[in-house]
Amino acid sequence: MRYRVGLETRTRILEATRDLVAAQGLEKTTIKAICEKAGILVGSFYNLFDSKEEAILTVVADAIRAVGPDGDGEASLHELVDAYVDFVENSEATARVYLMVAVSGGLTDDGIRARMLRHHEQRIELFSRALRAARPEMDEEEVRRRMESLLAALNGMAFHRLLDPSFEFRKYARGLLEIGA
Amino acid sequence: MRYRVGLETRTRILEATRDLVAAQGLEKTTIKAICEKAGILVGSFYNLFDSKEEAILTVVADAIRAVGPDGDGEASLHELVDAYVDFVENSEATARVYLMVAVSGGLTDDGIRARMLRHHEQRIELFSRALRAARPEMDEEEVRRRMESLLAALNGMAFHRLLDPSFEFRKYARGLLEIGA
DNA sequence: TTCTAATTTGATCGTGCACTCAAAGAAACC
DNA sequence: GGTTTCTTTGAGTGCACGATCAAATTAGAA
Repeated sequence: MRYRVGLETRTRILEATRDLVAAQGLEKTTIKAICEKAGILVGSFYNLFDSKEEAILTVVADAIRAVGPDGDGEASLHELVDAYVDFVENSEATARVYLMVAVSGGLTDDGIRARMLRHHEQRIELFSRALRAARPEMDEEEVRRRMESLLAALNGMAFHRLLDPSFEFRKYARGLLEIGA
Repeated sequence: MRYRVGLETRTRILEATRDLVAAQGLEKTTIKAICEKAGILVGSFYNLFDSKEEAILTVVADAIRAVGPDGDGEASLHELVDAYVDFVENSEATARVYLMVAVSGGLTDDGIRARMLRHHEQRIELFSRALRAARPEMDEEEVRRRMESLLAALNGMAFHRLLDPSFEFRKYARGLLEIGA
């Protein structure tokens, strides 16, 4: 990286990278394509990023952050579920990136796998807090079991929604709450 | 492809391809690595496959087939769930390949996406038949809704199991049956 | 053993990729 | 206008990959 500014260009590069990764996957996304989409030439890319990997990792880190948990610990289960649905519906490109990294990265790279498991654990914790608040009498083991199931189901549904835009993710997600909690 | 035999070599190539894809992903799997693992040289590979793509597609098709549905329509819900858990536990490499293709392929390639949706639909149908048999009084909409939820949750759990070998997939999968059906 | 067809070998090729860098061009300040 | 600092340009490099093929080797039938 030769210079440290050019912030607007940097943003365009990251947006282009995110959209291309969402559409084509991590490996098929080339520097040339990123630059074309961002309206710059190769050299400019390397003024702002040391490597293709750095740009992609930035996008990926943003995606993981976007999934949460951002909860202050006060949100209800219903709100948490709705927030996840909102995220998938409104930030589709980012959600796609997250899912691809979670699966392809998680299954093939030990570092990413560890990170994904940690992230997952935090979400379980956040959801469990919400359920405990609503049902203080419930057994602790039972709380965790239900939230692990709920999150697995939500993730499975999110994936299905990204494959099939006609899938009514919100309806099914809310249905999960009625049955399981 | 110049010749049609060499069956044992072909099998070794496909096994090597499957294991490498399961460990490294679709794109990072190179012809060189496949050949090394299979104990052959590049030329032999091209005597039996027209391209790298053909070998990978063969492995992928096998993986999709291995997930099912193979049901004769008579299996109970419990048996179907157990069979899926068995598949993930006992054919881990194949399960990994399936999951990677479903996600990375499904999200980036229209052909694969259509195929995945068709495959998913067949599984929903198979599971729904089992639930209808056990609970004939249940509303048809309700049956489908529950089986879509169940399969989403199973897929999410299968993924988690592949990330984290200590995750007790079978226990959680059976727990789903108690709650949802 | 001889002959033929099946199979393997490995050097070689072309392509597309990530990445470099010297030079040109803008912007900001005096 | 002059000077410096920031930013873009795009031809160029090297490398790894998928793929090719003529020649060597092996297997089996006659």
